[in-house]
Amino acid sequence: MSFDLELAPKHKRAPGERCCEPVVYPDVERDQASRMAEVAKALGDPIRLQLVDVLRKHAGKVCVCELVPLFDISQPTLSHHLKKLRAAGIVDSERRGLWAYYYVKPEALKELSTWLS
Amino acid sequence: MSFDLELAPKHKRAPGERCCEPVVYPDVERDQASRMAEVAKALGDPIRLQLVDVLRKHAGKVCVCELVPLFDISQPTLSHHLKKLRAAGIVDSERRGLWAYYYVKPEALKELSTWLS
DNA sequence: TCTATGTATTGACGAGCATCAGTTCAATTG
DNA sequence: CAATTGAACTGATGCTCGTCAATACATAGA
Repeated sequence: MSFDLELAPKHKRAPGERCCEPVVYPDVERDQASRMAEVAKALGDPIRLQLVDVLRKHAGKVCVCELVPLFDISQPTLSHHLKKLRAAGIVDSERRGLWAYYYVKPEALKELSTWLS
Repeated sequence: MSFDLELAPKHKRAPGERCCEPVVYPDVERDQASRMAEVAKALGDPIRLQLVDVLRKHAGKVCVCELVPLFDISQPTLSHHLKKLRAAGIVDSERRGLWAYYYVKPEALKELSTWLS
């Protein structure tokens, strides 16, 4: 397949000359990139991504013990994944007695989503 | 802060009864989740995320040697990151003589972007 | 062909990750 | 209080990651 890719011609630099000077810079600042990368990293596991998918659509309806049988992992492992998602600021939880209800925080995915589109 | 979170009440199960049956399932299928997680994982590093940001906006304008000074990493490390992005199907490259031009593949981020929004 | 230069690969190292078995903690129920 | 149950924590293991120094490869220019 072919793309509309104009290649800027380069020429070999003269001996001793500095290597190509950067001509462009990222529009995304370092700390913004770090924030978005942190979210992306947390979503970079199939189980966590599906967890977010479930929690986004069924917030408040599922407790952890209902999530466990959806995946072929142990309960401590699931708990570990939920902890990672919470550390990335994607989900939060509310406890009611013995049960813990997780939900996706509003705005949590917004920055990354906006940048992606 | 408070959310509009309706909690489905749970009750302790009778002794010997099966633990909570799952009531919901992910809408995202396993292989779709794997594909998106792979893309998200590749974006889960600040340098790679900024690389994608630059390449998306300046495709064909930059060679690898111009990307190196943008980040505090060595040239082999940058090459390694570009390889990861290519393995995830996010970027591809074209070679012209000594220089390699990378670009973000169209549609590469679409699935994840759509799911996120 | 020989040298210089842009890019990719290799090998190695420390750090972090996903996972589980075992355990702990908290809260409900009898 | 004692037993039970949902959820989180601990420690350990094998794997992957990000990084660099060193090297290899490919091409341009003399």
